[in-house]
Amino acid sequence: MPYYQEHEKFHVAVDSIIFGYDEDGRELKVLLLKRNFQPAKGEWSLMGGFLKNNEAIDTAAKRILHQLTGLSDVYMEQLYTFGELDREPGARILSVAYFALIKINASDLELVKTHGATWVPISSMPRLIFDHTAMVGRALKKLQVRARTQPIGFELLPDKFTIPQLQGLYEAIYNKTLDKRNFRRKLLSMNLLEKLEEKEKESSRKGAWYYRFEPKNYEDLLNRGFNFEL
Amino acid sequence: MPYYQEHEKFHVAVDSIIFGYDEDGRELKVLLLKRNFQPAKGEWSLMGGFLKNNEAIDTAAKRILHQLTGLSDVYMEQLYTFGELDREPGARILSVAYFALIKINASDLELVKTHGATWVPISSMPRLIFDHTAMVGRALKKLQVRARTQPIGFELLPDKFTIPQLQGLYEAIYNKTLDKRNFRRKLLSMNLLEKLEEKEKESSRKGAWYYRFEPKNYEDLLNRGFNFEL
DNA sequence: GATAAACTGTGTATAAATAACACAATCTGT
DNA sequence: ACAGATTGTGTTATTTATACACAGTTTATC
Repeated sequence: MPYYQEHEKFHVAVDSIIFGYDEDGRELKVLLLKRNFQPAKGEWSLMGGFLKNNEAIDTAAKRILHQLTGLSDVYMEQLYTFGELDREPGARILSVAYFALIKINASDLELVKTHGATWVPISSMPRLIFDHTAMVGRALKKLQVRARTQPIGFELLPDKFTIPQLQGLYEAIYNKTLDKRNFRRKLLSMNLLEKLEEKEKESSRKGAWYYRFEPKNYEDLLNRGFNFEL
Repeated sequence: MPYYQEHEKFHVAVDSIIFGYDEDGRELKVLLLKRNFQPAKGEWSLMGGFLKNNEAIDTAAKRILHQLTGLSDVYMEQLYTFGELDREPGARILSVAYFALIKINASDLELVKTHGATWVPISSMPRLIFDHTAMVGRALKKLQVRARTQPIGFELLPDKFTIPQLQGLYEAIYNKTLDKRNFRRKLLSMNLLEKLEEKEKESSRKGAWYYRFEPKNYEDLLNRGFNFEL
């Protein structure tokens, strides 16, 4: 018998904190769903599922996200593994939490609705089951750290976006207002954005220029020792 | 049958990257052990063990650390959960990795030796089994981030230490030399240290004043919105 | 057709943090 | 007494962060 067989085995869930940004409401949102099974049926929870024997944990996280949103190729990062004895009543289940950043409009909104899922502003989250509230709190903190030091904000916006939109996103993530002159200067000084010859005219009379993030520029800069910071 | 019973279960290991600082050699070290069982018998690995049914993951990590070092009340933090399919040959085992910071001299060196464990400088690590090398790499990165923004360096030094010692530690963590005037000024400006009326005379003729970290000061400052940074 | 309203976009001055740098002080072993 | 090794101190220049006010553009409205 192999050396490890004598030890106990565990159910392993994968739960995802799925962040999206609502450009109109300028709000950071989380995708939550109402559980349609016991325990805690009818209560709000994160999207989750169980790890399978033939898949890596990352793979499981992607599978579960795809089930709910129809999306692949999404920014996802492992957050933390929750393993308290009493985290789920009446069962010993470990949960590996991931957080994901998606563009709300790119997701399959019908599919989302089918699962009974809803985009909820983080500022007005309902109570969540088990330790899911703690998971969201931890995810938000990590998102704040990541947003400051890596160009991941773009994952939450459409491919072309305006600088006021990007600033609104950062304000939502940090939950504080930023000076637009300083924000713009610092951002543009990094040479990560390409200005397009097109204006966004929905949200202002004057219109704001569209920009596009250039991953290639970012790679080049990284190789030269550049450190992103916003 | 409960809803989760239909899903597969997994062996869950807990592996720890145990950092220590060698004041004499001014080196950051990791505690490694030679496996005395299959697979990979005789090769170097991290300290690890299996999660038990009746314990939280954090508890398991502490238990395993205690087994090897005799220490409790140690700075430990969950690092990452490794769950690739092929991370361990011929077995599907998840590993929740932790990293720990300990004062080498406070540990039970006999106990460590009994387990066949050795303190190895991170600059000259041997090849480790499985994905343990990747674990150490990730732990080192996290340690560098933590050391910059939280006063955890003190976890690696005796209760009383000199400023040159502390600087040596930071130089070992960041793997670069620091300016002693700037280091000292910034450090002391935080008001986290209490100067003792005693000098360390081993490493210099002149002798260096001992200091002590004051956790209470740190708490107070935190409450006033203070941000540690070194 | 003037103007009010709402948002975009720009420049400058001040304060704070960081980085660079050189020499005197102390002690002990020879 | 002096050589050697390490601790300890101050100033200046550079960079980065913060604070702040007004003009430009368009359209709906009177």
